[in-house]
Amino acid sequence: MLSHRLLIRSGYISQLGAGIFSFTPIGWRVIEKIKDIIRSEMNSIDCYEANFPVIQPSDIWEESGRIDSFIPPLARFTDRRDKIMIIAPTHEESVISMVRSEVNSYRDMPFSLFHIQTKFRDETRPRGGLLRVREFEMKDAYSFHSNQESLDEVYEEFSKAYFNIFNRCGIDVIKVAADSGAIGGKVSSEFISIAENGEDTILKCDECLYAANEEKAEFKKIIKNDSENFMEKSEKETPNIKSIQDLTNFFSLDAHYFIKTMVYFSGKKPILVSLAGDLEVNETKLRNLLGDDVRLADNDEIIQLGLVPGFISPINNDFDLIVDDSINLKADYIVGSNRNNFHIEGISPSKEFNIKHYEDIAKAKKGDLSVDCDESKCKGMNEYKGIEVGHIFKLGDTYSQKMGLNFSDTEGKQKSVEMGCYGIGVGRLLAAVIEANSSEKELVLDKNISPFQVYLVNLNSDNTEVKEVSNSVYSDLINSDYDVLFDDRDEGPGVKFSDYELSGVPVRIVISKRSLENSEVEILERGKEDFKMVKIKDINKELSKLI
RNA sequence: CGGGGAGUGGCGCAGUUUGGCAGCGCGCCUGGUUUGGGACCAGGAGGUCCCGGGUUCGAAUCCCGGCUCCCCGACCA
Repeated sequence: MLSHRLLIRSGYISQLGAGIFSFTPIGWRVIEKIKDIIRSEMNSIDCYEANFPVIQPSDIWEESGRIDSFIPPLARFTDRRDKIMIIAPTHEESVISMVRSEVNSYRDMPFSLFHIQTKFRDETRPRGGLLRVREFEMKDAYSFHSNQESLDEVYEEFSKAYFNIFNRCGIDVIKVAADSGAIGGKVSSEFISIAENGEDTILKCDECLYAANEEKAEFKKIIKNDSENFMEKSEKETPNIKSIQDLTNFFSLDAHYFIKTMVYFSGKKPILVSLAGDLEVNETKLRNLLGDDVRLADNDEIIQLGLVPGFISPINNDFDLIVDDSINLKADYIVGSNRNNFHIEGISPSKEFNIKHYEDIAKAKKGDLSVDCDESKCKGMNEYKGIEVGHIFKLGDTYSQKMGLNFSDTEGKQKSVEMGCYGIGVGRLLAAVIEANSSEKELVLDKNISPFQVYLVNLNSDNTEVKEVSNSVYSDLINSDYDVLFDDRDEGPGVKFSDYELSGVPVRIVISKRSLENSEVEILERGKEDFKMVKIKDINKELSKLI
């Protein structure tokens, strides 16, 4: 991963363990600048900074019900009194615990709080340097409301502030509809920086601007017409024809005329999942329906359940059956027979299926029309890879109900507080910025977050004049309140220039014997091919144009 | 959790097959020469060979057990 290599080579970070990194002084300066930008944008929407503990008593996690259900499992230890302590992966519980004794009336709201705090999530596999780590700093904000409309309004304010934050850090992001995962809640949006090697896949219609994480994306399905009830129910021999691809060739019919049936386990319970033959299962949607402990059965398990891989049938068995809404219950389909080398045609789900859930559990893909698409204008969604740099949620009253965060409304009735929560991974944001703008040779940071404003280099550093002039230029710059990194090492130009390139600093000033022949220095703006010769007395004037 | 790989001066690695003085490159220290794109000469320092146990006259090397890290997958704000 480019950002990982650059962060190590530039000496910004150092690894201590799997997914656990230290920041060096230069790396930390960048982190602090990013946090300052976040703070200023939070302040501008009247979100106040607070602080919540990293180590928390387990009681509040029992109240919220997440003590055993959070994924990845909570990191915990026992203190000297044998009390279970949690190393917090997120802070809804602690915020609510503080706020619930203060909030009594609708008049107390809305308000919002944020903090920038270390969190620990014991991820199964950390990867990509700062992109997926176990210990990380996150800015998280929480908003509190007496009604849904207020939450909607503030959610939009945060959304705007988020665009400002990412733009000020030097990246473009797109906002996409997202699955809310372990945090929960009804509505959530992710902010994605498009990047080739990003972990998230998003689908976006470039015409109507619908955009969603693949996990969440909803799309228009090709649904078989009722009137195509042309099939008599009968078994057909389909020798060694197992895949939908083979079936479409064998029958000369489109894939959506077939029903594909998959076997999953929800915990230890087997579940059949049926969907139109042209679609794949979206396991996130399935998990939201059945709970977190869902996985695809393997071949041996399928056989042990008495099912025949390649010919699994949604009928004639007692398993729970989930049917995707791509299937028209009144139409006729070709399905597996659960007998080797046979399929059955003319099966009408409304008559034959014993359906437990009928919902959208299919995965959208490139080219599908989104639910918002206008068929006459839109050409189907494009697929992009990206890095999730922020995620905001409308939590509603899920947590406030569980933890008793109530208030009296205008009529004096007790109600649960409506909440929103809003996260940004600080280190991940830095990695995303680097991924977006840098190259193998050069670490590029926007001047708003660069560790210094100026990289001052002297060449021929044993030359008295060079030494004196560069020292005095350095003091002048410092006195003019510039952040300056002064590279006065006794090294050759090659070493100093390549270290500059890795430093992320946007402006380079070179002072050498040669440049001093005309009482000048070189000023190079990162990204420009050529430097500019500037009289010593004009350095400040020139810098003010660049910084 | 499944599959694969690795652990030897600060960093990167060789040595392990076939047991026999602990090596190389970079970096570091001293002195000197160099100085507009990662310089050179000379001298020098620095190691519980991941940990524990076993075999052996002798283990970085063989055997058993454990730990850690990396990559792919599964999973995941």
